[in-house]
Amino acid sequence: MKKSGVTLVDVAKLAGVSTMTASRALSGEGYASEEMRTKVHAAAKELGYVPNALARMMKGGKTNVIGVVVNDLSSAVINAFVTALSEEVRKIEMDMFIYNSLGDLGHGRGKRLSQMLHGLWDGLLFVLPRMTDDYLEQLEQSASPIVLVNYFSRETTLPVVRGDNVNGAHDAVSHLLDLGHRRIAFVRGMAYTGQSELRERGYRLAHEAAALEVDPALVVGGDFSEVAGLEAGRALMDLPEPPTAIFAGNDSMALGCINAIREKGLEVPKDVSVVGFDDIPASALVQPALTTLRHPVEAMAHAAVQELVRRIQGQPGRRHRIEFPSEFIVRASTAAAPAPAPRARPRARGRRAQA
Amino acid sequence: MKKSGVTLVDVAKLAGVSTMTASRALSGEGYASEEMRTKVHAAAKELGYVPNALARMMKGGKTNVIGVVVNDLSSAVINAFVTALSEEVRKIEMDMFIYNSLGDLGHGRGKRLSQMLHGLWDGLLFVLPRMTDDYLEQLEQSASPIVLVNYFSRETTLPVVRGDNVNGAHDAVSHLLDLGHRRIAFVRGMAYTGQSELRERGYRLAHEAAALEVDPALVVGGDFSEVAGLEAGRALMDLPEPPTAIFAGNDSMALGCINAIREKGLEVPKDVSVVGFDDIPASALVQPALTTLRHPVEAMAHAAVQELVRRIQGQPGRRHRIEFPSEFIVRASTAAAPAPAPRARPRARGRRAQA
DNA sequence: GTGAAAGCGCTAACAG
DNA sequence: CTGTTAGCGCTTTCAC
Repeated sequence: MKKSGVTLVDVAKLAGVSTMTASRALSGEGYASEEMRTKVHAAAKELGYVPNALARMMKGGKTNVIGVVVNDLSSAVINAFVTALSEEVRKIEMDMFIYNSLGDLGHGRGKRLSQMLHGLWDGLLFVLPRMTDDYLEQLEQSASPIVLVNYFSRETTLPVVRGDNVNGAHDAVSHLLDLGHRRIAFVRGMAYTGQSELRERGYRLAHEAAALEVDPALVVGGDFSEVAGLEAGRALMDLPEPPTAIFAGNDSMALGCINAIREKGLEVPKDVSVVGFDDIPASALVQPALTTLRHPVEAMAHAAVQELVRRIQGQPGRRHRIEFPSEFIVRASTAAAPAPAPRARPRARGRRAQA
Repeated sequence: MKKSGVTLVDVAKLAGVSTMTASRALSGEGYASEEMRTKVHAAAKELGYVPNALARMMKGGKTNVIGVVVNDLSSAVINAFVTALSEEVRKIEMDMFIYNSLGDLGHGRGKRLSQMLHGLWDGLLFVLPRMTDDYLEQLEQSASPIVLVNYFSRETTLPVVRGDNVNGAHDAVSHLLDLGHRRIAFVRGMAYTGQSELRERGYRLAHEAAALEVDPALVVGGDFSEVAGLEAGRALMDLPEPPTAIFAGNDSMALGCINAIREKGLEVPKDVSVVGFDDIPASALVQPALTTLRHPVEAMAHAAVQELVRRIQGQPGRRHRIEFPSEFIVRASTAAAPAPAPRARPRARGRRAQA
């Protein structure tokens, strides 16, 4: 089943010229007399000719297409990166396809991905990828240009463009410490992207720098989702000595925490300060607006595309790992720590802080 | 510049067989002795051979790929559709690429899209597309299979799978009327997708069915964004006679309205009820959870893919237009209308003050 | 079972 | 300026 039936040969035949003339007339490259050009264009139009991109690509060896692989399009963060990448790619006049692997690379269908579609694109960008070790190894041995964006799981020889999570988290927690908070909770995300771990490291380093110990009860599990944040928040606020501030592994969980805090009849930031990570769109719109950290998405997208293009063109990569500092954005969800509770009954106060 | 350098010919040479044998051994199709098979596989592995999808596709005429075109990936609705489509496509063992046109089709780069990549996919799905008339016409004349998902702007000969907006809106507004609300506002979205208009029609029809008039002051503009909802909400609540219920053109604006209502020191749903449309993920999580309408996304994705596949296979389309009723989801943002204000004597009351 | 030839639709590269 | 030839990497014939 042909794509559209009509090929360049048909056009040429109708126009009464050679295929080559037709090709030249249509592509605009090379010499072609005005007469031929109009004749060919007329024929093409009449037949409804549409060039077959596949054939053109095959001939040239280059497709002028960059592929972007994600495994969860519903994530606001991934979305932001994909959109920024689209714009970068458009700037350099290339095309971009997004491929949603629907889950970890290396399992099921994703297993074959990098191979199956090989040849369709000049280079591949992986955004916040989750993959098996096997898969990574396969990628490392792949001949086609690849750049990983925000990959943290393990060391790799592939070029990586990533945001700095440790220092960002450090900044956020230091800010809370500066505001007088001493019981600062951390809500973990899922382990496998590696981001949660790095953010937790920053959280711990900030405590160390202030010569403070982290109460293990204040570090709780989560999975980066809003519901997980809600549950983690409830658990934290139910603690005998609840935290006065929560640093959530990401914004979604931070929003969940805010809801949990409200359920207890407490106010953000008066009673409890909350900080997120990622600066998803909702964070700026919510009440109170969320203090958070954001990766310089546009700059990172730019760097990733540049690096990829460099490799596509066979030039040596600029750098193996490009790291971007995250920007700390102070909004309305953080404030000075509340006056310390009258030692005797911290719980009582927490319960009915306001009617 | 070759994609990976090593081709089937190289593999065959190393294995000491013909390219054909190599092809058969690797693809698993056709006869090939065990011996050849292992030999070829060994050679392929040694060279790191990866088949060129482009060449394979070209030969077969079919690519086994479905393309999905969107113009704004950050939209939660589009996202939901794209994800559902991914899963549908995976079920039928095809691949799917997403192309983000970054704005209306028919302007700038988008202009060339349908042509440029022609041949790369067997069929094209347009999700919530916005396009110029020219572009639509071009699409209608295109030889390749196309299905539009949630396209409402104008009549078209292309197959369309879409959610029913009019009846959904009618249901929502009827519900509010049943709850005793008599001043129900509507917040419009952007005009160009056509959805806002249909939802407004449902809103008006519900009023007509109840023999009530719509106060023109209660129908305000918006653009489907949360900020627009906030502004519209403020404007509405500042009215001399503010509404007791707001039906927003979509969920994002509904969430904005809720914030606006809160700013005035009022409560949802006690003082004002709010209904959205689309059931974006945030709607279920927000406090109070939003009453809204949702398209049966999975069913629609299924229908769209089936219809497209049918056309790819050259079978006649099942139906030209497939419409799916939206589901009305009652959550916590709607309640009975507050007792009428002592002074205000709404004129709407005259007819048949609620059964 | 395996191989040789032909060709998918297009465009570099060279002739004319 | 225009036409002819060749070939991208693979697979579908059709012989052997």
